[in-house]
Amino acid sequence: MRPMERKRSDLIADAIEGMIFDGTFADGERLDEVQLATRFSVSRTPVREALLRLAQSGLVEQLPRRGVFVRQPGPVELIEMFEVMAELEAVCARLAASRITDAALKDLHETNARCNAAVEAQDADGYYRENERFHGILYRQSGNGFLEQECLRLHRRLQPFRRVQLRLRGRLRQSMSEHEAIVAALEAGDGAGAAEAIRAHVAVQGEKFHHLMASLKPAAE
Amino acid sequence: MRPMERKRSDLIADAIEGMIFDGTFADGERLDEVQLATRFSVSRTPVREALLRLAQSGLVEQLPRRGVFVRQPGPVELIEMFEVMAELEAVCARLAASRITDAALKDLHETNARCNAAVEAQDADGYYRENERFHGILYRQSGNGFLEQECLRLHRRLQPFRRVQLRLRGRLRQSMSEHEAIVAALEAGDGAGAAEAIRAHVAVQGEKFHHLMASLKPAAE
DNA sequence: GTCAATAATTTTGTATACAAGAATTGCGAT
DNA sequence: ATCGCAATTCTTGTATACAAAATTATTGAC
Repeated sequence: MRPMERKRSDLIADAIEGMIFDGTFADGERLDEVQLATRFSVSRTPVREALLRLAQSGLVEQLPRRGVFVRQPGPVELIEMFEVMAELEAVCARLAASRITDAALKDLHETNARCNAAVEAQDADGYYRENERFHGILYRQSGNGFLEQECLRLHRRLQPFRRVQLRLRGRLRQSMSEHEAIVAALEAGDGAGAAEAIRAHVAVQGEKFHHLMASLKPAAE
Repeated sequence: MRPMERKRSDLIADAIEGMIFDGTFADGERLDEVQLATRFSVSRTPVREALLRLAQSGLVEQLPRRGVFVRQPGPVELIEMFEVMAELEAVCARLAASRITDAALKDLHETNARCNAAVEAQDADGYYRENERFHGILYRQSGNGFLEQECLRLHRRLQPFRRVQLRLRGRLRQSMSEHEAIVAALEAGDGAGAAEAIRAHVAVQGEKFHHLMASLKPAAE
């Protein structure tokens, strides 16, 4: 479908993105073009294009004639993004309730089963993979390709913050039962119910809120 | 808030964007870098950055080593985008119902009045301006800055196709009454009602669908 | 005459060079 | 010694130069 990883600047963009996620570059830090260029053994040109892409996706901020700075979302923006994610997924669920195929329902069930097995086996990577798949199926089954893309975009953006959420004691098991509630509502064709179930599943509330805030403390030096 | 129009490449991006919207560049047409560079009396560099920005926002497609091509949304994608817009605005309305300020409600009323006046005066530009304002207030009153930005993004993207919608006989008057229904629901704190009202307002359905399709015919050579 | 292979040309992607604006440092004055 | 101003240095933004790849054109064979 998409023209696969194109040019060097795309690889660099992904690399820098990863470095921002894993904390190599702290919030507010200036990303020096020449420094990055030498680090990647390229000229400034592809680095600039990479930074431009990251600026577009909101990961860095470009001040005119000043440089680009890592822009980690603050607590407020993060809450806002999770709220939008919850609402977008709720829309997916509501639409999917009337559009979903039997094959997709079966797929959801199977994915949930594998996800459950991963939880029991303490297989964190497995859990992430199957969880991603679960949400991906939901986006797809909204029957709206544009919505699907938008959801994937925001999902990707929130990924580094989602990891934190799952550190919570017993959160995985609760998350699984929420998944099952969602599938049940979808199976019953209950759009409103599915929407509400996934909203509750994604929303940052209660204990999740405090943990999210705690995970941001180090950034607030 | 944001550092205002920064570099030449941004101006060029906006210019090309406008040219795509107003039909200077047809769907599928290749955008030649050197041609654009000479047209804007700059080098290829800022043109390339501009095209990169447009590619990120989905207005053009970049094939690797092949060039960038104008990518107008087809009928299906357009319907999908309008559906997402309707859902996003519905979310705004639902959230705004419990978060909106009295001042904003007053503002909505006044904006609607000016909008109505523009309709009576056959003032198309005035109508557009006040309509934009109406929706902008709604986005803002969702109380979610991130959601607001996302709505503005999609709204901008759909703008050229919205013009068509309003050509419909009596559509302006109907649109106004829909605005009033939305405000009434917000005033009553009826989130679900406001959401439903704006969904119906934005959604492409009935006659609107046919007109939208008709407006795309010329593109399908 | 048509098709294929190869050469020429065009065009994208990257590197380098240059110009203009911002930050910093050094100097002078109070 | 501190504050203000100016000159230098550094960085970004733009232009140009070069390299690799893709398209097109040309030539040759069947």
